[in-house]
Amino acid sequence: MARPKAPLLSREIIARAAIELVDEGHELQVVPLAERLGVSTSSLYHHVKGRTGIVHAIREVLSEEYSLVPEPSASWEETVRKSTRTLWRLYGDHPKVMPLLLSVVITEPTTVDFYSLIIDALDKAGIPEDEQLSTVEMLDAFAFGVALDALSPDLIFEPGGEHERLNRLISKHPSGRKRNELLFERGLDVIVLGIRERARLAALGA
Amino acid sequence: MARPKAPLLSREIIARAAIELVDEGHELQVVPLAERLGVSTSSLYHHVKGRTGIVHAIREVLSEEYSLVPEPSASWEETVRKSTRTLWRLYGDHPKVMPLLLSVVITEPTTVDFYSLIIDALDKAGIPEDEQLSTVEMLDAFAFGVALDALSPDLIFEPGGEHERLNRLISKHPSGRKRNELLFERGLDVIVLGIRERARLAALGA
DNA sequence: CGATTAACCGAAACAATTTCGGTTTACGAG
DNA sequence: CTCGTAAACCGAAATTGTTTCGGTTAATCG
Repeated sequence: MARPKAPLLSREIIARAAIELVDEGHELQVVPLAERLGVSTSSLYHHVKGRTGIVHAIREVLSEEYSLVPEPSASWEETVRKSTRTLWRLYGDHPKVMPLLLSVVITEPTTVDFYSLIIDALDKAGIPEDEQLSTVEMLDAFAFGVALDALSPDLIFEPGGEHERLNRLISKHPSGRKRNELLFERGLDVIVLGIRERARLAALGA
Repeated sequence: MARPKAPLLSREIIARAAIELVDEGHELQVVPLAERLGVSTSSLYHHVKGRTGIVHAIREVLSEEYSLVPEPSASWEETVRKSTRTLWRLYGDHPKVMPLLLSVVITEPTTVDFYSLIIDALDKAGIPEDEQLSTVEMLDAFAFGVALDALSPDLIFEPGGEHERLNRLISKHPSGRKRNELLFERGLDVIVLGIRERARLAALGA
């Protein structure tokens, strides 16, 4: 086959197919990816720099897809909630690709934008300056951790064993995507409460 | 070479060498691992089921290494802090192996013990029953996220650009292991405050 | 309209993991 | 004590996965 009328491939096309592949639970492998795209393996190498290059392309596509418009009129709490939720989505809509992303180094301008936005909100909330950055990082870590939770299988319900209370709770607990959402919302509630409380204590002069 | 007097290998020996290898920044590859152990590649296959098996062995070893003794006399806050810190250590002492662990399915009894312990503490704190499990999962997600933060490079300081306040903060912010510890401690403070506040609101009849 | 480059393919090279057959030795049953 | 069996290892070959290379055609640009 020769050069086609319209190109069959591009970084983005490759990345999207790769995300699809991984979301479906397969490994990220070059041969199956090429098959799915209906091209020969070696063709991919014209657009991305090997397997690693595919991962980079994935990151590019995902970063593009999630961005946040600052709303100056919003309360600090709204901003914190909204931006943390966006982070969680960014990480969590494709949990299976996250382990891949961990293997490439990041220099996302998006991340810096996010941080800046949240910092301003925390300042408005009354968090002392020297605690603001750590607090943002915490929100990030929380969102990331919650997203990864989606990869863990549900806890095993072991009737009659020890840990009666735990087992009872597990049996009434939702699972799957529902569990992950609940986890995020509850956690965010606690964290927002914590931030408000921290600000209150700081105002009292601690 | 024939069967040696004392075995040269075992699951644990292999796992520890693998952890060493990865901690040093190398990939987890079978040939270098065998070299480091002074055996031939194929010998590993007598003890572990391929590369994946090595990862399982790693998880076994790490799970063993971190366990928590319940102290009934401790306050709920002490228990929450201590157990979350242990989780963080479990995840974070070897951050480079975490991406590997993400690729294998987990059924850790240790995890269940942990959860049970924290659940009891949250109950003592006054957290409503139907929120306890999510709260524990949040602590877990937080610890996990913080541990993974150790893998991220430090944010880039971009002088003169936008985000003045953020840049100023970053320039005064510690980096490396110090940053990670600070992040954990600050985050834990906020979360504990949040839990206490949530309990207070619940007691008021929410 | 001719030279150059882009987009693709097939096949071969390379790299990593896994399997297999063979050798010796430890170990347990009788 | 000794014989049969299985454990622990090795080297080499097979398998699986990634990357490179040379060749073909078509689009594009001067």
